[in-house]
Amino acid sequence: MTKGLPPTSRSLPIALIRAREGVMAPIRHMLSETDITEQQWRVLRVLDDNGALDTKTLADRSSLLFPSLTRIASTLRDKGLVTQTRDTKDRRRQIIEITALGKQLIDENAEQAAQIAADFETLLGSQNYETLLDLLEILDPNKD
Amino acid sequence: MTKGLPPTSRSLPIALIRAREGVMAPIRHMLSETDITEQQWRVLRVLDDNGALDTKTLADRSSLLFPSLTRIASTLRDKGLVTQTRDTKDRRRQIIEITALGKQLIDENAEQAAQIAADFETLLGSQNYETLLDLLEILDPNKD
DNA sequence: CATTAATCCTTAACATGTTAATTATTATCT
DNA sequence: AGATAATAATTAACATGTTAAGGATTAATG
Repeated sequence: MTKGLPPTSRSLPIALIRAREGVMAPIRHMLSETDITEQQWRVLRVLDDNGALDTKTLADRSSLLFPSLTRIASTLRDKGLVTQTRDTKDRRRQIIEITALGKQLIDENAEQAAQIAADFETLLGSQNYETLLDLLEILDPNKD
Repeated sequence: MTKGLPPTSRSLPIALIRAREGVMAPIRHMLSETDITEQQWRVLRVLDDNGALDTKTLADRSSLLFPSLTRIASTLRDKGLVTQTRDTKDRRRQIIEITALGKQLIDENAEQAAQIAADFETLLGSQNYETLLDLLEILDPNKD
């Protein structure tokens, strides 16, 4: 390795991508029964956890860039899963809130989603699972 | 949490996405000086490591889906960074090889890429760095 | 108060991710 | 050999990732 680069098999970016593939596969399988994508599911999850949020906070917690969130929010609105309202005090701002229909979609899949998460915890072992989340958090550029 | 779902902050998929953001930021910064994207860089890296590869193997080692690789390969060919040749025995198959120009691009950025990787190893500590790669590999669906 | 700067969001443009359908070529089966 | 199945790659269609530019609104400054 005269160039000093690690083999791609031990490259951190590639390892992260591959791990994400493995983790997302069963989630995508679950969502294939619904009419929403993985990112749309993520946005609904965040809204369900946190209640109504302004777009900036929502983008941050969903780990989505603004342009992506703009499109996703309008898609979810068209599907009746969220509402978009302007902040009356600052009309630049927008508040997004999950609807009853959106909550219903979460509820219908919550059990299976929790099972998938539990399966990965079992796969790694509880200790390793927590260790992994801790290490990943160190790499997170937006940790508070 | 009546639904049994973990808070998004401790969600494995989201943690993986955020970690990847953090890891890719300096790499994207490096590549902004060049004319290629992160995925194109990854393909060149794999080709530089392994020599000429058939498309299936290349897609697998680059962690790219076939349709993405088709587009990326033709882009790289247009830039003169790879060559595409048909397998003479099985004309369905295609062989892709990095060119001298492609190798040159790798060389010009190898030092900085190695430094970025080294910085992350320092950030985590060597022990944690190896642990993280090991845990991520467990989640990889395509490990041999 | 008018101008400028800053902020929030959207749009644009292009590359990639993802699934499904299609084409070209080779293998299989009768 | 001729019909059929299987394989390799491409194309299509739509959603998202990413960077840059634009529009609307508010804040800051003179």
